[in-house]
This record gives sequence, C-alpha cells and structure tokens, in this order.
Amino acid sequence: MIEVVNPEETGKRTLNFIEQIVENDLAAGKNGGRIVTRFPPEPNGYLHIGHAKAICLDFGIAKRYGGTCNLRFDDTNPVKEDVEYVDSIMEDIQWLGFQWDNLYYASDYFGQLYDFALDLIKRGLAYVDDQSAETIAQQKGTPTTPGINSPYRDRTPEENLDLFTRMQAGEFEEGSRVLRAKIDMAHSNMHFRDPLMYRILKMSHHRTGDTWNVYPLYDFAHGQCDFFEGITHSLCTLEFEVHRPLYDYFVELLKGEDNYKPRQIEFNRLNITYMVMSKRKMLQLVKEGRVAGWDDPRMPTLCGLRRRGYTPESIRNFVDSIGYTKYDGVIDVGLLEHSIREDLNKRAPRVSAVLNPIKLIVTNYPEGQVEWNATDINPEDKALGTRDVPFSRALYIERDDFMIDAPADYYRLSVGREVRLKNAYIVRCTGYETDAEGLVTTVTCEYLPETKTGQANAKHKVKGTIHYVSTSHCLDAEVRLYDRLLTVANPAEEKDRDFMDMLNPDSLTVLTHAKVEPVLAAAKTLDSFQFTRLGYFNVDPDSTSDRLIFNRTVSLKDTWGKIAGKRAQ
RNA sequence: UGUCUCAUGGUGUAAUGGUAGCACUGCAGUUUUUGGUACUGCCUGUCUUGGUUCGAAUCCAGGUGAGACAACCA
Repeated sequence: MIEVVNPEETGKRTLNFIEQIVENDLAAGKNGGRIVTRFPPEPNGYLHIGHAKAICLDFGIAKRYGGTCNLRFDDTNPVKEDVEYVDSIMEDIQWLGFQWDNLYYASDYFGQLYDFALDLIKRGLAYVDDQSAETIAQQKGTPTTPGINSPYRDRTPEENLDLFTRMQAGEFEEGSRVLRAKIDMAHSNMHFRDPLMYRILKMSHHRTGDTWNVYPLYDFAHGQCDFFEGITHSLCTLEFEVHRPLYDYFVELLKGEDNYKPRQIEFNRLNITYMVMSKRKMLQLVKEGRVAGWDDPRMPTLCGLRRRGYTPESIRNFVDSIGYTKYDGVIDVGLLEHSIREDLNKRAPRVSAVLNPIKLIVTNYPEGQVEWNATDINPEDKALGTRDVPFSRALYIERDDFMIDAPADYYRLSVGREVRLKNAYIVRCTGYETDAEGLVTTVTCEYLPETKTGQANAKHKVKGTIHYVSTSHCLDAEVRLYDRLLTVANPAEEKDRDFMDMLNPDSLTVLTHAKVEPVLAAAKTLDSFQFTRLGYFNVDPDSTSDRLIFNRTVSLKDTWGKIAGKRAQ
C-alpha cells in the first residue's frame, strides 16, 4: 500500500505524471521506498517564478511522500558563479515556504568526480584532446551529419592519465586541452559525440579556492552528483531530455553492481504571457537599465514579485494550478494575477487612497467640522473589526469619479446626480470648476444629513458609492503603477524581432500626487493593502516616513473600466 | 533530411478502453455602502487519416504541426 503523507495538503485529487511515476516506484518497492529529490540551482543569478515551479515540485514531492529534498548548488563553473547569489537563492527558497533537508554543493563531489574520470581513462573510455574549442566544434558535425574522430582519440590510457593529471596540476594553459568521453562521433544524439568531461579553468572557486585547475562540465557532473547523494527522482525541465541518455550512460558506468540508480524525469518549463523568463534576457534588462534591478517589481524574479506584493501562498497556489506536463505552452498572466487577487482579497486591509485627486467641496457641511466614521478593516473578515476614517467639508476624490457629460450607466458624480461617499453620506452634485485648460479642478456637492451610514433610512438608494480622503487629514504619497513588461504576449513567436524592441514603454507610471488615508503613516515595508475600488498595493522598500511610496501589486477587476474602454474605441 | 519530445475550449489542466470534467478568461444575471468579493447561468474543445474494439481523447500505423539538441554554459 502506498503511504501518502500529505494528500490533503495539495487538495488535488488527480496526480500529475511525475507523482504517478513516484507512486508506481513506491508500489514496486524501488529504492527501498526512499524518495530523495534535489533542487539544483546554479549560483549565477536570481531565482524567478520558473524556479518556483521547480522548487514546488522538488520539495513538494519529497514532502508528499515522506522523502527528503536537498538544496544542491550546481557550482561547476567558477567563471560565472558567485557567493552573492548563494545567499539570495537560499533566502528566496525559504521565503517561498520551503526548507531543505541537506545543503550540498556540486563542488563537494569534485574529488569523487575526478576519481571517476581517472577510472574511465583507465578503462579506455576517456581521452585528452589537445585541439581548440573551434576545431572540436567543427568535428562535431551537425544533427543530420556525423562528426569525425579527433586525432587524439586513440591515445593510450597511460598517456591520457599522465596528461589529465598534469592538466589538474596546472601545467597547461586554459583552453589548451580537455578531457572527453570516448563514445561515438557518429551518434544520432549529438551529446554522445565524445562529450567534454573536463576543461582547464585557472580560476579561484568560491568554495574550493585554488585546489582545482580542472572543472567538470554539466553532463559529467549532474548525474553522478545525484548518484553520490542518493537522489531517486531527478526532476528537471524539458530541454534536458536529450541529455538523459548520457546521464544514464555515466551513471551506469559509475554504479557497479548496485541496483540503485537515480532517474531523471523532465517536465515543461514555465512560460507566462508578456513576461521575459530567461536569465540572459533578465540580465540584459538589468544591465541596460531598462528596469531598476533584479528586484524591480516588473521582473519575474522572486525578489521582484516579493517587492511587487506577491505573497508566497499566491505563488504556490498559482504553481499548483498550472500543473506539470510535457506540453510546452504559455500560461496566461491573468492566472497569476487571479492567484494574488484571491489571496489578498482575504487578507489585505482596506484603506482609502486617491491616485489622481480633484477636490470635492461639500458646500452645506460646516467648515471645521470633522466626523470619524467607522469602516470595516476587511469586509471579508469582520473579525478584524473597524477603524475610524475622517470626513470633512473638503475632500479629495478620483478624477475618474466625476464626469461633465456622463452616460446613463455612469454611477458616479455628474451635476445633478447622487452618490454615496463611503461610510458617510449621500451627496448631490451641484457644480464644478475648471482651470484655463478646461481640466476639472473642483467639484461641489451638498450632503443629505439624514442619509448617514448606519442610520435607519433605507428609502434613499443610490447606484454608486465612491471613496475619498479628507484634505486636511490625508497624507501625500507616491504610487508606482506597473503594467506588463512586454507588448507581445508570446515573444517566442516573434522570431525575427529582438525582445528589447518589444518592451512596453509604459510599464511603469509614477504618480507623485496621490493622497492616502492617515492610518497609512504606520504602514511598514512590504505591508499589503487594498486601496478601495482601485487595487492591491504594498509599501515599497524605498518608502520613508517623509515620503510614502506604494507599488500597485495588481488592480481590482474593473467592470466599468472595461465598458468605458470599449466605448472609447 | 538525424535523435528525442509534445498535440484536449481563447489559456492551462483532468478523464489511466466505458457520461469529455475543472480552473482562468469572456458573456449574461443575482447580491452588494468597493462597477471589488460571493453566487447562478451560458459560450467555446479531443490536430488529421486509417486500424483494433461492443465501445477510443486514451491502444496501433501513417500524416500534419510545434518544440528541444550541433557552449571548454547549466
């Protein structure tokens, strides 16, 4: 019988194809019932939401089946890697809500890998090649034409042993020699055409210092590291499918009589519409200053999403909802937005904020009078209670909440029409003023005292309720609005266009004259709120007590905006 | 003229030879002191051609389309 440790945790009743494989292996008694997975990031960049998908799977499988999941930094290339990234990767994994059972580095296995290489040389299965990278590439052939053998291919094991140990001793220059597996230069799988195992790199490694002058390449490291570590299920993305036969080849030579063998399984990587998801492209955006950094709220990095206001729960729910298959598709960004709205709707306190303010003067309300009216902190969770918000004669309202010539289905302010001011009174619009350009600056209205919230006057109904802040109580704030980074849904389809030409010039809009409720003076960095009727916003790390700065995580769904938008076309 | 892989509504994902379901989106409506939320209903799908079978999204064969692979990257 299969013991499912946390079946209810995911709430899913159907298994994805990887879980099915795991359960079959368990049922067959494979590996003595052990389940060991690993998350193997290269410490050469920041984690993004695509990594989150892998993390949820690697850690999720281990958790669900009572196994273990290791964090293993794949640090085989000191040229590209840096400790700087190690810390941010660990932070992001923990922020997402996962904890590794063991922390390893591929470099922990350099000794064992080196010994295995010596063994393969002795068995006549590896040789030292003295040719240049260019020559070796030329000899590789193409997917449809076979390659040709290196002239150094038939060196004796003794000679290879001598040369390889001298490579490691530092006797040769970088690029002058490599160690290659001797397999088949005409193999239909390009990766079998005598793949490179080791190259000379005279660079200090962030963990092993100057111990090594030769470093293993991915194909000679990953599978063996999995083996050394006792990994049972090595989960990776689809592009490694063609590497699997080579993975198996090396592990087979390594494992001896043992029955145990790690199994590589590939799943589809994450693509999301209007997003850039490759490390190379993200790096370019950062380097060319098209975004403010790796944690720019427009970036799909975990630190960027965090700064944007995404919660770990919302990301986990999103990942859970998209599943794991072998179909290489593109997820609609709307699904990601839905996951954060769903989460924040339940937990974000409501506050009032006016992004594009115009004045609303309640002409029949006494000057100097202030009422503090109770309002729900979150109507989805009444247990959170209420807080008091000020109401007075002079208010700010959204520019969008007044129209000079309004259509019948516009439920907001226009001369002669009535709306409710949230948690206060119903007002009737009496007039407006404009500046020299004809832009509305002030709207006037009269309030109906008998319509105050909470009073038993159910007769008087209005279609619309709008929000406001009191001019003498509100705080100034900067609000940063974000839009999709790309103008194109699926950049992979635009084969002849550079993605830098598809950047949305309006991906960031900075509003410097927003007005917010006084209670926000106490908000802390990264706190999330719903700005009533507008969207979810959080406090940016740039924010100070003198200068409040908010990021729009995501807007609320906007039915009126949709109607108005269609009409404008 | 290679190897490997994939193909179910607009998007993603189930159905493991036996009623094509779910989520998101879209549309319509109910509720609402957020044009939010919640709730209800609706639209839309098995790439194609054969075969096996009482029965095929599922198995088999051919086609079509898409992706990955030719770094001293991972």
